[in-house]
Amino acid sequence: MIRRHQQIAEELRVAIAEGTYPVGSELPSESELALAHGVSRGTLRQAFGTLQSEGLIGSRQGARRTVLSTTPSQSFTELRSFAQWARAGGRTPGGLVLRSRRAKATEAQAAQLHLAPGDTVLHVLRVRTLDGEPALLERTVYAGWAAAAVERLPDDCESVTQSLYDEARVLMSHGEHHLDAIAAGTTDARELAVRRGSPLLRVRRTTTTPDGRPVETSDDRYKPGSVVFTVRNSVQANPLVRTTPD
Amino acid sequence: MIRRHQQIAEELRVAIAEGTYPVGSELPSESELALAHGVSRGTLRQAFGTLQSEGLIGSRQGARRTVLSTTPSQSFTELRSFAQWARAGGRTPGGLVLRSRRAKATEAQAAQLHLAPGDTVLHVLRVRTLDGEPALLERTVYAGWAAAAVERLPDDCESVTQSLYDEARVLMSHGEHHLDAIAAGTTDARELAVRRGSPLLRVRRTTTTPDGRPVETSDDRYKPGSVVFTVRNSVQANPLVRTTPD
DNA sequence: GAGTGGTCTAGACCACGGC
DNA sequence: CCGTGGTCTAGACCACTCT
Repeated sequence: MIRRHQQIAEELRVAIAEGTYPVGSELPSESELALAHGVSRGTLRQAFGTLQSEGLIGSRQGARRTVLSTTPSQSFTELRSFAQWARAGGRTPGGLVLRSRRAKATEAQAAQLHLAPGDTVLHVLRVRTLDGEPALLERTVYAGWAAAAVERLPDDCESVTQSLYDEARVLMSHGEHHLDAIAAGTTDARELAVRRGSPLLRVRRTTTTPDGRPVETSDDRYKPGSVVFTVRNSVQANPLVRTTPD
Repeated sequence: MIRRHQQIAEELRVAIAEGTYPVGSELPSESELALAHGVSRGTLRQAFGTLQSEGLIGSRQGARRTVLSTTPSQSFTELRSFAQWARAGGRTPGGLVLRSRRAKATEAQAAQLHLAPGDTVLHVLRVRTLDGEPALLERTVYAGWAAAAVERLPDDCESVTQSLYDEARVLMSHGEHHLDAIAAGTTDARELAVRRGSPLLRVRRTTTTPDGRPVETSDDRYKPGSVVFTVRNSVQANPLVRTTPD
């Protein structure tokens, strides 16, 4: 199905990227563009809303919208899995499971995954690579109901998110991420080829299905220089993307 | 002016926080709520859109919306300054300028701030505190046109963002943040009271006015344990908030 | 098949910016 | 003051979920 507002958003995205509307310049008014595209003002506002949430444009009541950034953007609003994100940036994602075992959920884990204490969970230690270089180490805990599907995946599975959807129709659509810095432990140092005690970016995240059921909770440690997290925010909206360093 | 959709969003936020709609439960349909609040479906969808961008609820075509989180949320979509954010969390923000000097912009700085190479910029080294404890060290470069206003601020100015607006009508409304981890240097270690080489969360950011003019670019280094960055994201939208550690 | 959210229309009025 | 974006309405059709 054709979504007019997505189509228009993409056209504007391209125009901004190509320099038709440079940073700081004003965009045509809603009415002008609505007329030009043969749609109602509502549909056009939907397209503008997308670009706004992507941080490409800003708006103030009474004045025309202005261009804030021309970054090519790809698919901003998407929650990208590591593999999807890597490929979008032209890099080759890889992964390898180092350890995988079932255990009983601790009280904290049960609370985070909405399980009963003592329920089964699956611990997975996985290293992720970019173009063959180790980039991050994941310590993931999957809820028991998803464990079987995860265990069926090959050890070098490239995209867990994708595979879990393809194989078991488990869609991970929402996430909460906590970012801070931490010193590399012994395991971190060995698997990421850094010195013990060197700085790592830690992301603790919980991912849920569209109806809010937690699938996994994870402690991911990123090697500096391999990945940079980028956040664009404004008074109106705040998307997050992962990027490679400049 | 009364914004119906904001009012309704707030009512729903409260209902979710109070447990009327627990995590994982379904919300009433758009038509039901529109009727109940005496508004059109469009207005109601606007309210739902706000909650969605706050990560509180999720939606799938064909099924009712579900509650993803009950976190009280405060003002998610706002881009909060350090001081505003700290106060919202019930903590006392502080700040102290350690060094301030004018210089000529390097080529990189000129590009980032949209200045001509050789234009004047203002370098400021500032330590920020939470409840009196050093939490981060800021190395900020202000564009020349904003320098005079910044220099007029007291050394212990609590909120630079607020003061710049009050004093010079400079509104910092958009920002781009790059997050990674870095080892503490000599200055970092001294001012943040950590060991040299210990991990810090680095945020490199550029802030602009609503029309896209860059005001400042900064290298901020956060002491671990003082601040955690939290990102909620979904297929639909991605807000960012800073939080204190759990 | 009934109900739901996603899209779209063609109007209207208001608050704000800038001339 | 006019043009702009922000809000709101009352309809309509479609894609999808669930039973």
